[in-house]
Amino acid sequence: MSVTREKIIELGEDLIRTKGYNAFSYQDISSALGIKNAAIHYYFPTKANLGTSIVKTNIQRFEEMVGNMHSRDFDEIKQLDTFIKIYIKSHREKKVCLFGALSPAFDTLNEVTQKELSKMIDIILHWLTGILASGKQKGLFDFNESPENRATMIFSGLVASLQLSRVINTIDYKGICQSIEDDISI
Amino acid sequence: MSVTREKIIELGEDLIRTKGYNAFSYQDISSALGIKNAAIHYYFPTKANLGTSIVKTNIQRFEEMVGNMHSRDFDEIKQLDTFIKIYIKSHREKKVCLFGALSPAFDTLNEVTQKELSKMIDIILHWLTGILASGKQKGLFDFNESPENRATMIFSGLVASLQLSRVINTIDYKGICQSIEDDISI
DNA sequence: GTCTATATTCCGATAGAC
DNA sequence: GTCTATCGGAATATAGAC
Repeated sequence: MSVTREKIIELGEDLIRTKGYNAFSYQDISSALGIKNAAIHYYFPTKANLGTSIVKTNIQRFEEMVGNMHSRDFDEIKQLDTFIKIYIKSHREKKVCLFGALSPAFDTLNEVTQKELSKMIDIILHWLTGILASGKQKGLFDFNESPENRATMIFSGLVASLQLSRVINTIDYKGICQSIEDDISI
Repeated sequence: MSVTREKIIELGEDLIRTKGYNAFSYQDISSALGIKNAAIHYYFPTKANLGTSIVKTNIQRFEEMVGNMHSRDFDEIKQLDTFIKIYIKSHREKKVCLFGALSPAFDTLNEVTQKELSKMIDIILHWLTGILASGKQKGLFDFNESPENRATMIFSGLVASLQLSRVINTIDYKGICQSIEDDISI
C-alpha cells in the first residue's frame, strides 16, 4: 500500500467529517498534502471511488477493533465502553462520525458508496445488538425493549450528540455517554 | 409575503433535507418552480440568505406549535407525543430533520446561518428540558439523569434514527419512538 | 417581479510529458 | 507516480431589459 494513498484516505475522511462529502474537493486534499489534483486521480479516478474506499477503510477498522476485543476476552460491558470511547475521541476532535456526515447526503452518493455505507451500519448495529443481547442474558445489562431497538437508540445517541456538540457548546458529551451506560446497568 | 418566496423556502428546506445544503443549487429550485435563477436571487440575494431564512422559518413554526399546545392546555405527556409526531412524519416522508441535515456541514455555513441554527437547537432543547423537568415534578415522567441529559438523548434518538432510516430499511422507527416514551413513563 | 445574458469561479476529470 | 495543461460543466451571482 502506498503512503500517499493512505494519507489521501485519512485526510479525505477528516474532510468529510468536518465539511461534508459535497463540500470538500480534491483541491482541499492536494493542497494539504503538497501534491497536485492529478496525483489524487491516479489513486482514485473518481470522487466516488475515494468515498467508497474511505467507508471500506472504516469497516475494516471496526472489524479489527472487534477482533482485538475478542482476543482480549473483553466482556460485554468492556466492549460497549470501548465502543463509546471512539465517540468521546471524535467529540474531543470536534468531528462528527462518518455515518453522521454521510447519511444526510445519502441520496447524492454513488450507488457503490451507498451500499458500502449500508453495510457499515449493518455491521455496527448487528454487533451492538449482539453484545446487548448476550450481556443481558448474562445478567450484565438490564433493559426492557428489544436489543435491536436499544442498539438503535444507543447508536443514535452517540451519533446525534456529536452533531449537537458542533452547534451548541453546552452539551455534556461525557455525561451523555455515562447516562447511556447507566441506563442499562444493573 | 410573496407566494413565490414561500414556495422557494419550502422547496429549499426539502432539498436541504434530502440532498444537503452543499448539494442543492438554485437550479434545482428554479426548474422545479418553473422560474429562472435570477428570480430566486431577487428574493434571496445569496444562498446564505436563503439558508438563514429557512432556519428562521423553522424556529417560527416550532414556536407556533408550542404556543398552540399551551393554548390547548396539553400536559407534558401530550406535548412530548406531539413533538415526536413531527419526526414520525419526517420518517414517513423519507426526510431527515433540518438539524440533522445542516449540523454535519456546520463549518461550511455562513456565520448568520450558524447562529440561527444554534438558536433553533437552543430553543428546542430548552423547551424539551423544561417539559421533562416539570413532567417529572408532576409525577408524569420518571427518569434518573438530569432533564438536560435526558432531553439531549431523546432528541438525539429522534434525529439520528431518521438518518439511520435513510441508510438501512430495517429500522423500526415507530418502535424507537415508543421506546423513548416508555423509558420515561411511570 | 421575472426575464435574458453574462461574468466569474471552482470542480471533477483526462491527456500526455517526465 | 507526479507533473503541466486543459476541457467541459455547473455553481453562485450581477446587470440591465421588460
